[in-house]
Amino acid sequence: MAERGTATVSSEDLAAAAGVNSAKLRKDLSHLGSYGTRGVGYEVEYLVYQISRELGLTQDWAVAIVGVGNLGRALANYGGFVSRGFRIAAVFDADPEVVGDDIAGLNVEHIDELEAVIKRRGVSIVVLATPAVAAQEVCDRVVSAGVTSILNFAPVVLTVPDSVDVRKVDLSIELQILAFHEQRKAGGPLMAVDSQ
Amino acid sequence: MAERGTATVSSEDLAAAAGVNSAKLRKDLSHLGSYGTRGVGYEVEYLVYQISRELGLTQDWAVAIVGVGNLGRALANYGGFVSRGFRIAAVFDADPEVVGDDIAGLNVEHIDELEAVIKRRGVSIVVLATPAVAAQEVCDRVVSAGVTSILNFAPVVLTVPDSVDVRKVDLSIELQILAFHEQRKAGGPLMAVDSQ
DNA sequence: GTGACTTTGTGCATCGGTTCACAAAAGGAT
DNA sequence: ATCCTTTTGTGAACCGATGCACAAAGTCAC
Repeated sequence: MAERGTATVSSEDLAAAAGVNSAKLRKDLSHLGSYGTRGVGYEVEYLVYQISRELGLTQDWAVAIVGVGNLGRALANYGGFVSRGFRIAAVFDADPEVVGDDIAGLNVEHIDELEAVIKRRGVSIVVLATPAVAAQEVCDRVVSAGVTSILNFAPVVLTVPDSVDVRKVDLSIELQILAFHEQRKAGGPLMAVDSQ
Repeated sequence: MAERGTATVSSEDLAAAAGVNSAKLRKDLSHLGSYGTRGVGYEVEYLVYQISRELGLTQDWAVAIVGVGNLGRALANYGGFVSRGFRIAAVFDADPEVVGDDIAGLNVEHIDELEAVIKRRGVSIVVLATPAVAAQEVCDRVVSAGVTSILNFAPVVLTVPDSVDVRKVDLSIELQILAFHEQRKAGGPLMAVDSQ
């Protein structure tokens, strides 16, 4: 709506667009403060700013990517990060063959530099796109370098101290969810949850 | 646990491992049937099979990937799909430069073949890894070819008939969630939700 | 300025999911 | 065979989130 230049929007319209109840939407927004005008609605620009601020998107975050396989390259080139305040500050790999390569305008650095570069550039979030076997070791190292937020694409469950946040992205889970619904469609209503 | 050869497990242990309440875990499992033995617990192998079956993971799903950029390549090479019963049946791209290339043992086919190949190979799930501008058009075409489950990695909201399931994966959302918590950590307890 | 209209913000009822707590069931010991 | 221990499966209480409904607050037309 902001892109289309809409000036104001009612909770009713916003809720319809989001597929939720308008009362819930108003109550949720009210937690951020009273940014609406009765009789008018919410000013789109202002609301976008307030939500962005609350979500921490107005800050600039230095992110490092470890692992320059296809996924690492895809992430480094993904425009969505930059537009949301994430700055790729470093890219690492263990393979001497790719160290020194240029990925999305960044020089791939050797994993040996991990701790030093993280500290020097103030990296606060690390994205793990390494093979599964390397993930835990890299994880331990970034944690000891002081990083407390990790986004893990490797198919392993990482062990970290309680103070560290790990989010695991499993690309196959979404497929599994689709397959589950697909199975239901095909099976029809007889294939119920409690069927044997 | 199955990999470690554990024979049986109690709801208490499973719940602890999953980080949920044991009563909830038992109630959830009870929806699948009564697969536990009182005084003993659940047989790990059998439980894994029953859950897999219920989730549709025992079936073989033919998946097509459209868009052979870095992300498409990463997905095509991702081992997690195959191990969960997903078979990459086709890979498409619009660029004549990459058509004919070999990706994960598959020949990249031209997008013109989309409908024919989908029907011929019984593809039931399509993964969109195209640029944003191409996504809706490709989406329309796979829908008209009869596909009703789409996994969308392109940063656009797709418009589809109600009968079609679309799941959108936004790689930056997970980063945003981490950044949100990171912001909270840094700000300390004074930076509460209702602060100005 | 007044009145009609629109839309927010929120008290209150409702509802669904979570947890407690315990009877029922299974296994092992004597 | 009986008792004791363990653990499931589930009725019932509980609790937080959702939705309803309306007073309060603002806009707009005249």
